[in-house]
Amino acid sequence: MSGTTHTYSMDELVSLCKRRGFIYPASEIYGGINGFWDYGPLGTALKNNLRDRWWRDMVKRPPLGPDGNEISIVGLDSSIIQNPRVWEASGHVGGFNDPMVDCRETKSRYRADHLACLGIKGNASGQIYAFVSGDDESLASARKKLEKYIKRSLDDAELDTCALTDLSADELAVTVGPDTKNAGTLTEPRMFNLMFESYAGAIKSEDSKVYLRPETAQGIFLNFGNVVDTMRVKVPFGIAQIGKAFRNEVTPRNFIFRSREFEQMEIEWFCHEDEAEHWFEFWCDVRSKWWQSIGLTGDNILMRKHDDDELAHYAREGCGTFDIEYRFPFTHPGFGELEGVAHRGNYDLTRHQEFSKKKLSYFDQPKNERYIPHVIEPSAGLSRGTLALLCEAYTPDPDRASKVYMAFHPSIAPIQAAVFPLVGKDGMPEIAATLWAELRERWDVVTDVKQSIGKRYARMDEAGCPFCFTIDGDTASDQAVTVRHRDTQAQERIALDKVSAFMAARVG
RNA sequence: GCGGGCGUAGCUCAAUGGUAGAGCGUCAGCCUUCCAAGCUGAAUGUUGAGGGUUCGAGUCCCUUCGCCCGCUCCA
Repeated sequence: MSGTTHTYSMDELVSLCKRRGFIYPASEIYGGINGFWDYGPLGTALKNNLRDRWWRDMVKRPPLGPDGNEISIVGLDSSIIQNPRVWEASGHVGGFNDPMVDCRETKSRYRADHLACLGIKGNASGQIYAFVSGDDESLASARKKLEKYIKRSLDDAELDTCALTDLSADELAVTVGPDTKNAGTLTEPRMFNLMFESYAGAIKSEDSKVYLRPETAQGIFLNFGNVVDTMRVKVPFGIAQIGKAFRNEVTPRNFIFRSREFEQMEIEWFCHEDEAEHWFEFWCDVRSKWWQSIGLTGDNILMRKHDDDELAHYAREGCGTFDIEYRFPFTHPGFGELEGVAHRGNYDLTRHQEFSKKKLSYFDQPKNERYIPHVIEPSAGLSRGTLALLCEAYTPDPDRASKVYMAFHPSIAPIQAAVFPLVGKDGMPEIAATLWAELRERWDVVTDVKQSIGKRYARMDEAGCPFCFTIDGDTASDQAVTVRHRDTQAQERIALDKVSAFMAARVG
């Protein structure tokens, strides 16, 4: 499937995920719950392999920097629930606790209760002009547009104002936004509170309200000072974290692609402002190659820089944002985001310094300079990565018994090898048990003596197990086994005592 | 959030308003020397859930939950 267009529907993949224990709907026996999914045994193994690979390659054995030496990255595991003021500083509360109105044309967003409307008394059919209440300039602009529309000047007594939230849908359709000349560009007021709320403690009140984190990044910024003080790190360095995040998405959709509970793998790379661009390029390159190293190599993966008009609030200046995207069956022929590498400037640390009144600057001894570091953030979706691996692996093959196999890269396959006695007698199960015990010390290996060999191979195809080692009647005498390759169904014979070496060479 | 479609066994699907089934899978036994083989048998359903119409509802109506598609949205 690698490098080709997907030729299957998402339904088929979802069906296999259920059938073979990769992913189940959450709370299924109660009818499910929108936006939540459970990982079955094989899905958990796959996700854990992806997670562990990331942690190994980014934290335990980080990449080599431009100077040829390993860069410095430390791990962190911060709490899902933090002091609510964290989310005020980060900008997540504010835009999200109040009904908001978007302008489709200018992409501006306004608090609905901050907008008022200007019209002519007794004239319901004309256009209505929105302005920011309390802002004289905005009001003057609205009045000017209104006068231009009716082609005459107006007395104050003719004017009628009301709150935007009092408008009907029909009225909103003829309303001109504060920063535009065309009517009907404003959306209806909507709650954008994408954060899940809960209450810490027994008393359920405003004072005890807390939020589940909508991103893991803030936990890293909160601990920047602690890490600098305790870990003898020097800028540039990174802090990495893997964990769950929660967003109360309006429309969860596309299997686990947009769910309300998901996992992220994030690095916040702290560096001097002057070196930010250089490190941005470095991380774009490192992260692109990493996804390729786990099997996402073909036309289905895309690396691209964001257009300026789609940048997040924290990334409008600087190097911009680089996306690593995957062509999922449901986005085809388009792409969906797997990871974003963003230059966040020093927005977050600066904001937390302001809000917390705690110094979050860094003193650079060699430069003899105190500054708030800039941040390059490679933020990857673990759930989305798992989905991309599933999509990439799914390979229909009408010529084989299972009709489909999962072509996982051997290093991240949930089952990396199977050991089968050809039949359950003549000493074959005993040899299989010995080989299985040897291999499972290092790899994820299963063994199975039941039913026909074909049926067992077929099961392994759907589970995505790359290698099956079969003990037959000759093994006892020639000390050799048959290796059956998942992708080609080809077989070869290798020495029993070379199986571990075979696995080490291909799986790692 | 809006509009449309769908929901029957683990999966894929049947069943004029009239006794809920098949294939595959799963499991057990026998057999079996390289690709879901063969034989025998078994388990599994409040037909997503809850109401209503009817002598009788998987089927018709209402509500709700979930999934898919198209808009909208995705800081």
